[in-house]
Amino acid sequence: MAPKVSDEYKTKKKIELLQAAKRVFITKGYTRATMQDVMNEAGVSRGALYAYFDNLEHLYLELLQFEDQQDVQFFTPIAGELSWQQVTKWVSKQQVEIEKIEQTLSQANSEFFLSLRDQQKQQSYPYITTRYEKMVDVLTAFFAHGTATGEFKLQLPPEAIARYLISVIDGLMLDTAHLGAEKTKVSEQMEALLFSLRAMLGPVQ
Amino acid sequence: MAPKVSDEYKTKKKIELLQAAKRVFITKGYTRATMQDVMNEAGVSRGALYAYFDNLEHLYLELLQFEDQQDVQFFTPIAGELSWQQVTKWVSKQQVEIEKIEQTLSQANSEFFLSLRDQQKQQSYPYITTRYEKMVDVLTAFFAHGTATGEFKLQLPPEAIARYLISVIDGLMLDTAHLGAEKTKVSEQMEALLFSLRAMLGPVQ
DNA sequence: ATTATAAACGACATTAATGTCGTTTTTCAA
DNA sequence: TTGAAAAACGACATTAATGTCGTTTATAAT
Repeated sequence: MAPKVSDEYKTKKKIELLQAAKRVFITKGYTRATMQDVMNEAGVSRGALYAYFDNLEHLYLELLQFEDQQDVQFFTPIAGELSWQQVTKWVSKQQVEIEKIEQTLSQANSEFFLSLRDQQKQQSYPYITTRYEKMVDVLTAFFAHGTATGEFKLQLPPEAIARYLISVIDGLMLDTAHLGAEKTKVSEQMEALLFSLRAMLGPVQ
Repeated sequence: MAPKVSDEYKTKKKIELLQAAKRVFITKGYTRATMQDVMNEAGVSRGALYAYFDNLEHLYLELLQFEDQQDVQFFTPIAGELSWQQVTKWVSKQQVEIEKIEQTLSQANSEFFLSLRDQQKQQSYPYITTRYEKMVDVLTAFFAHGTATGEFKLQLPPEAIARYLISVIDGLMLDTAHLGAEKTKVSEQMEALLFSLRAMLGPVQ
């Protein structure tokens, strides 16, 4: 079914495996998923899977990076849209994401991050840190931009707001993963988040 | 070393095992810890440990409940202290807790909760849900009380603020577990949290 | 002292996953 | 069309943890 093959073929195959893995991680989370599960889901042999990925940890890391890559929908200022509106929209998007948490990788992500508790591992995967800092930077820049255009009157340093925003979303994600979206009252909390952001950003309307 | 023994003895022993388990969970987290680890740490045989706990999940649940029990330091209005001051104090306490996350069970807690992803398990451990709801109730009551005494002018429903507060703390905990307290700038974020709370609670000073 | 009880012990069978490696199969290039 | 390269296969040895259970040992009551 496949030897001495183009790079293109290998890329295709890899993506195929990553997608199977994604399905596995969505249904089982990170901790309970195994290489065996991925083999079964992808309908591929042990040897084949190991030819592409050394172990589950590496596999997950690649999946994470692959998925992030797809999410090019980053926080870039959009011409002709008010910054505050953009914030609102983003918050709604997060809400949707959280509400269908069972169909996303969010939970597996948290499990994966938590599993890297050793400093050793943290350092061997700089991407993890980078990922967070990139998000901070993007949000910071966005808030700074909004200030420059006179749309925001920040009450706190922009990076503080950025980090805080990330924490709130992550926390709501975590709690919702435990307890379900009804118990944590996601939409109510999103209101509270918007209220906070309004106070911090001081949107001039 | 111990047969036909008083209830008191058994309680002591159990607590001893729980404390050994606690040390294990603090250093290894929940997912990577094993019954074997606990046996080693407690210096006790397989049979002994299993006589007290069926499996790691039950063991953790008991530990969780035991620890919560110790935490009687709950959010009860203190006479002669301003409510807003009490909020401030509590936030500081959380900050300390988060900053020394490597010496606490916080991370293991998150791992444990995430591991209960099945609805089945969620239901068989009602304590998990209760625990969250209890915290919500306590905070809600506190905010309501502060309103009654005229110290707060709430801008949002008290339960919304309560849940939101919990999310922020949990999120910061999670991110700090991944990245360390320096990277997430815990103290800066605590400032941001206090800012938000001030806006939501409208403390009359 | 003696003895019934049950706490603690630790060997064992079981299960499940891992990573490796020799073999088979397929493809591409000559 | 043939053969070298390597993709895919799957059996296997290894490792590690689990929960059980027959045995040993300490305790407390008589």
